[in-house]
Amino acid sequence: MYDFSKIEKKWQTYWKEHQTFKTDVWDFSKPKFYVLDMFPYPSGVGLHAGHVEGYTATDIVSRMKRMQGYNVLHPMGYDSFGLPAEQYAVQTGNHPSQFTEKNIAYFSEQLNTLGFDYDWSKMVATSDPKFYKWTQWIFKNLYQDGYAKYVDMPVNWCEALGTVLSNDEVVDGKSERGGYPVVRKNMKQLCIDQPAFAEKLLEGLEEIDWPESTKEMQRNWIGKSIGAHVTFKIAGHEKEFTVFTTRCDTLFGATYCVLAPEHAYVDEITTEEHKKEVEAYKQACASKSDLERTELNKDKTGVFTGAYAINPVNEEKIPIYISDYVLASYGTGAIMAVPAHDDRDYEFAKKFGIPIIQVLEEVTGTPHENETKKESIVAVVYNPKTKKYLTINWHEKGGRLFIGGTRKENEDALSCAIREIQEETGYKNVECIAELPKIEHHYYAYNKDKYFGIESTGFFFHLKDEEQVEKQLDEDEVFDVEWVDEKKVEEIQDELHQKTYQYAKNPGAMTKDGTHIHSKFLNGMNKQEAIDAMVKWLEEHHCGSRKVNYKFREWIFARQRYWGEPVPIVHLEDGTDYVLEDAELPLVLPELADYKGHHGKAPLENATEWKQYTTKDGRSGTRETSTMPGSAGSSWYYFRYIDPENEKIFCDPKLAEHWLPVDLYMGGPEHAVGHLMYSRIWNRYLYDKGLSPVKEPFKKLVHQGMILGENGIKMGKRYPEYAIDPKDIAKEYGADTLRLYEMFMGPIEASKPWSASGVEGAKKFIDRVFRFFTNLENLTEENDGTLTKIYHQTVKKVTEDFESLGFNTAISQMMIFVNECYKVGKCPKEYAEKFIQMMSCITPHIGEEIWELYGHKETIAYEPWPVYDEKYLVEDEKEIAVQVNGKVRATILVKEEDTDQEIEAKAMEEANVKRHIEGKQIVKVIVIKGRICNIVVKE
RNA sequence: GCUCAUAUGGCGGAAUUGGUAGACGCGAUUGACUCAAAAUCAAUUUUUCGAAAGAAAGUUCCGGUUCGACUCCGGAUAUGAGCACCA
Repeated sequence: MYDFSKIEKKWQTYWKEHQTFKTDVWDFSKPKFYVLDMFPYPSGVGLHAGHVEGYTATDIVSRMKRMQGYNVLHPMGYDSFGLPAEQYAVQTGNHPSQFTEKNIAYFSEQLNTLGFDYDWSKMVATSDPKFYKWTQWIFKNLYQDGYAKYVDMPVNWCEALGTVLSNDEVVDGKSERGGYPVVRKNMKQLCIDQPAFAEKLLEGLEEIDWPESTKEMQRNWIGKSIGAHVTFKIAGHEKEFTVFTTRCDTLFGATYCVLAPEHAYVDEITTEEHKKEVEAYKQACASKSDLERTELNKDKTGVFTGAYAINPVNEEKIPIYISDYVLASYGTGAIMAVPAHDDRDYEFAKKFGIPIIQVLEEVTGTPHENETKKESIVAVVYNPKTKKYLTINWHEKGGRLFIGGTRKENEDALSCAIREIQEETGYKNVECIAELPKIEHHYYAYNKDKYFGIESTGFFFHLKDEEQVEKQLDEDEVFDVEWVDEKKVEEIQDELHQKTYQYAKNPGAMTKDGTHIHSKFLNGMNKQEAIDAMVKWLEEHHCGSRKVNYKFREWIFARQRYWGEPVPIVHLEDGTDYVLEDAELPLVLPELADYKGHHGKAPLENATEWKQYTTKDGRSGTRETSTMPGSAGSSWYYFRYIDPENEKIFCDPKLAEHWLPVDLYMGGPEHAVGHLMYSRIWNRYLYDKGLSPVKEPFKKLVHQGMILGENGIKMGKRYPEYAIDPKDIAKEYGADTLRLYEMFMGPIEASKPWSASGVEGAKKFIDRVFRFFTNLENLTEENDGTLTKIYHQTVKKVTEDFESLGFNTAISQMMIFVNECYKVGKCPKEYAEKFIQMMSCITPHIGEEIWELYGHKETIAYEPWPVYDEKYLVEDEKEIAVQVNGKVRATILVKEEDTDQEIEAKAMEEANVKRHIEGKQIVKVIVIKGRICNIVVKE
């Protein structure tokens, strides 16, 4: 046992007094390494177990890199704007900075008790005017370059509160607080133009070492889709409207159009007799929250406007509806609907009785050049009473099939199907439930020795009654009529019949690829050919073009809050906007008597004097009273750590050039699209402007997983009784134990449950290390070589695992080394010192303590990192497995220089191997050098 | 619904390019030390059969590729995360 509280305090004081971890950013003589943690919001609760995990991981890497001779920058700071401080201010009337400063001090104190190697001289806090001056400065540039602007956007507007609400502040179309009605309304919002960066952000993802899942999430969020714009004329109107579609190839199947209820043309095109209905529907939609509009999407709603659009490819008049399944905010807020090939349109068309025209049919079988064309049917007949399907069994002559047949001249498909059912099975009373999508089918008929290419129409029938008439069969039609259950139906081999059955079971749109039909110049083409051909046609006829669309929308960049960066914009009386000059920054938050925003208005509206502004040339106006969102400061803070005191620029370009990008960025996966997207946008903007040296700010990103309660349940507000407070653990077991335990729990990215006995185990290991390595009698001056191999293995494994953040396996290797030391009973001092050095990355306090005990006067933090020598790792004799038919039967020792034949011979010697090959024929023997010997035998 | 990730002993988790599944830790069992307990040290610990040698099964389930599959391929199930009428 050792007195961790004394030791830990001692070394924390030492590091502070000696400024051990202060980084000279201007020292370019060594290679740089920039390790960054996502900075925390300084909450009054302090650190949680998840913080400790991420921070320890980066701490270990930064310590190793420092020992490897890098100039390491490992800073820490605070994302200190936020709601708790504001609430405190509202309640107490005190300025939120008091509260914030107190929490920062508390948080920093906690971080220090865990022994992290932060360079506190680089600390930043986003709520510090010295910092937010530059947040405002970058924003100002975004604004002047047109990337930040006021945009008309639909928002949740609450008249009673006089404010805009976010989606989660709206419940059932009413405001969460007060229950006042909320409507969707277009309003001017301060936004950052994210879509302008979409393409660059997508490209940037290719070059960075991030978790694939996070990149994928960002791609989905950006939501690029390649399609086309198609312009429709409106019958009897001058106006045209444009739709966005990814499937312009299906234009011949467009049987109606839909505008979003908020679409600008709705009022204009609605005919007199539909006005009332349309107005009512618009009202209903406006009062629905986004959530309701999407969550209740099972049932499509909408109303007809009375107007018709003209399909440009065939001049057909098709009705224009409005429906909330079309979003005003995506594409053009209008669509062409192709019910045959889109699930949503299909649903809508079914409900409103709109025609469904199939223009693409699935292809089965392989086409042949000399095939005979014909039209045919497949009828799936189901008896709801017995739950069985009607099939005919040709036995060995063709297996089981549904009813099929060829259409006669001038016979429509449905009549043909009914006739065939009667002729082949005798059943005469069937009810057609659905006509199924047509299928193009190619096959070879043995009995006729001919290739056929058919267009088959499927039908789904219910049997009404059992009444039968006499069958009318040709001579060669020899089969049994059988009613079978679902299981037997799935045994049907024929592709056409099986496909038809699938359509019958899952009615809906055909969204797969296929061959175009009923589409004039597209007929016979597949999906991609047809899209290309259609775009060409649209462009030639000036009614459409290729177009890329993004889900990515404007980033609303204003909040009705006090505790955020003031926006450096003034709204002048003449209606124009004025941006503050650089010299006027920072625009500091005024002290207020009352920090509450009344009637939902921004709290800064209370600053009557501060609000007033007069330009040098005497124009007066009022300041923007919204503040920036929380993610503003965090979008660029990693620049400021490099050069935190600079008063001329946000970061000296020479320093940025040297230190960026961040080499390792660690933080929770919850920021996968928020913060990590915003930071990339701001950096990309700065890069394009020549103010950032890199296209992407974070070269390598790792997410630490969540630490769950002992029962595997998420810690937090819902189950506070399971929460683990790192403070308590550090107090009871010491910071070194806490750090070691969290690193040993499992892979850093995985979510893993806390285990109290696991902490005990970590403590036990530290005690074991301490006991052995502080007993100087265990250390020998000379090295007899017993531990040489295991030592070099350990150095290799630990170095590689630290590099790849595999801390659990690195620790496991260190445990193996210590176990070995105990077994041997002594350890050469040179190995002991290097081992302690590796340990010191994880457990820095006992690392320094033992280092000092060994007679060193300086910190261990800058000692050169141990190196391993491959020559001690190669084994002259190695145990490999001998398998017989893939099952291990023995192990043998082989030498490096043994030939395959020698190994094989040695393997055959083994008694257990002999037993298993006895009396059997050896087919072959596989020898893989240094790995395995497999003998394949057969009876 | 869509996208992504994950699935290995009683538990947390190991396992290069496919090559002895279960490293390391926890827990459990046994032994040593002790008057005793704790701590410590040593040993055993995937399951089943067996005194042992050994055998059989085994990485969520089903199927495939291979001399050989936790690893690769196809399909299913479960859990977690994100998105959610994106035309």
